[in-house]
Amino acid sequence: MATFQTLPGFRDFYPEDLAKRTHIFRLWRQTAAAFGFAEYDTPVLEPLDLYRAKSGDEIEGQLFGFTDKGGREVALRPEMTPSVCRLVGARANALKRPIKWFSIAEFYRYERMQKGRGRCFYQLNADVFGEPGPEAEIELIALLVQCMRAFGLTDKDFCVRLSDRMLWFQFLGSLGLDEPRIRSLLAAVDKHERSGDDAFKGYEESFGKIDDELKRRVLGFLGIRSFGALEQALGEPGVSAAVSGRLADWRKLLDGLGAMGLGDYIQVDLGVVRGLAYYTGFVFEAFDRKGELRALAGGGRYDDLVGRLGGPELPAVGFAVGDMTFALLLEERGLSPVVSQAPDVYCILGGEAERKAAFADINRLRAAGFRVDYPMRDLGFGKQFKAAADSGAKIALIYGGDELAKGIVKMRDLVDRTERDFPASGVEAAVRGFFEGG
RNA sequence: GCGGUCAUAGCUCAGUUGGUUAGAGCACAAGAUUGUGAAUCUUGGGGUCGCGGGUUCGAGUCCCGUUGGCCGCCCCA
Repeated sequence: MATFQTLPGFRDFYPEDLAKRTHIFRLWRQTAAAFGFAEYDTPVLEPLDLYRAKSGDEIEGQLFGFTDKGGREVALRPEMTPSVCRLVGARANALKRPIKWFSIAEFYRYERMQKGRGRCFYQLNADVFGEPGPEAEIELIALLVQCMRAFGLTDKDFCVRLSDRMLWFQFLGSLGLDEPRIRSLLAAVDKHERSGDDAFKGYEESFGKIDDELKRRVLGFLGIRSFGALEQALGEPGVSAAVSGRLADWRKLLDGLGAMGLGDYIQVDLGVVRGLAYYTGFVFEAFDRKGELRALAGGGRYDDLVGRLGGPELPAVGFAVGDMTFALLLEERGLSPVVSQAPDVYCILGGEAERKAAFADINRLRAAGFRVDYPMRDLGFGKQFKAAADSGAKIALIYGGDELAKGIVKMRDLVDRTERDFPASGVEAAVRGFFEGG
């Protein structure tokens, strides 16, 4: 039996699994649409260079890549951002701005499996192009929060940690550091939550032992957990006035999110910088409040990327939510959907003649949109009633010899177990009446 | 790429110091049941015990290897 298995890290979706996935996607879609985002899609297979251009050569080891029959180096998409940048870049001058787009797609990464991570997974990606101000971040963070609230998750379950790569850059720049040092320190900040002070090893290997005063300033900055503390830190001596100008954007962003009633979901946290070097401004990550799972979602501003991938200069912000960790959180909080695949109507058939009589009704009811099922083989009535009850149908239509002779169909309410007769010609109306009448 | 741990029916698991033909519950199916549902009873299908090799008269059990799952490290777009 188990001769062929799925490849490591890949998943089969049995109907009950797919039902859950579909439910998640449906709510995400509805929510994105409610925010005015338009859905797009792109090829699963892309030129390998698309990812090299964005992420460098090291990325190749993490990709499902191969050479196709035409000698082209290709890869299964590991993320959506480069693809959507291509789409937007190619028509940047024709698209009305702001460009608000989303997709729900499957991605592939050649990585070791872990809790909440496999080699294939789905993501909701949402991006706003063409809006340089924090208004775009407001829109996206609000969408992100709503994509989780739509399932019943609250600010007790998750929060969005908000930080700012631009501010980090300006802050470290004002301390007199050059760009290579800044990038190395940001990598250390990213690691610090997991590794503690070991996070500075990489920096010290490249640039020598870190100055105690610098380390103190960096640790102080990454420990900032509120806007008040941020304002205070930027008021300290040695921080240039230009840096504090950035505070106006912060104020606008936090005020906007507060006005949307989302303040309780937002956690200022300068310890978040995200590993990705291409982020140029605000960055944010969604986490479960208990801190038991890996990140639920991540995003940020990447104003240079469309241009770097060959398009025009175009400011952009985006985020992605993966399905695996999200499904784990829903499961943990008992919010995983129980999706009914039950029919509305189950037909009980006496025999050959009754089956034929029922078929006309069955087909008519199905055409009208009712979910109708019936036994494929002739079974005793006892078995059929059991099957009807097991199916989860609300009503059974009984086509027996007696009914056929009298020109009627019996409708049994499978919940309260009452029965009523209807003329055979009035079945559709009777069923409609049952479901529409409540 | 590295480490820990596990692998017996669709699922959850039992299987004694190595000993005859590998079991149970649930699930599935047939019947008791030719007109009324969650019960009961009977019966059945399902396993190369993850795979390969070794030790042994004999391996689900012991040893080695390998594949895969889970958990963690590196990484995390």
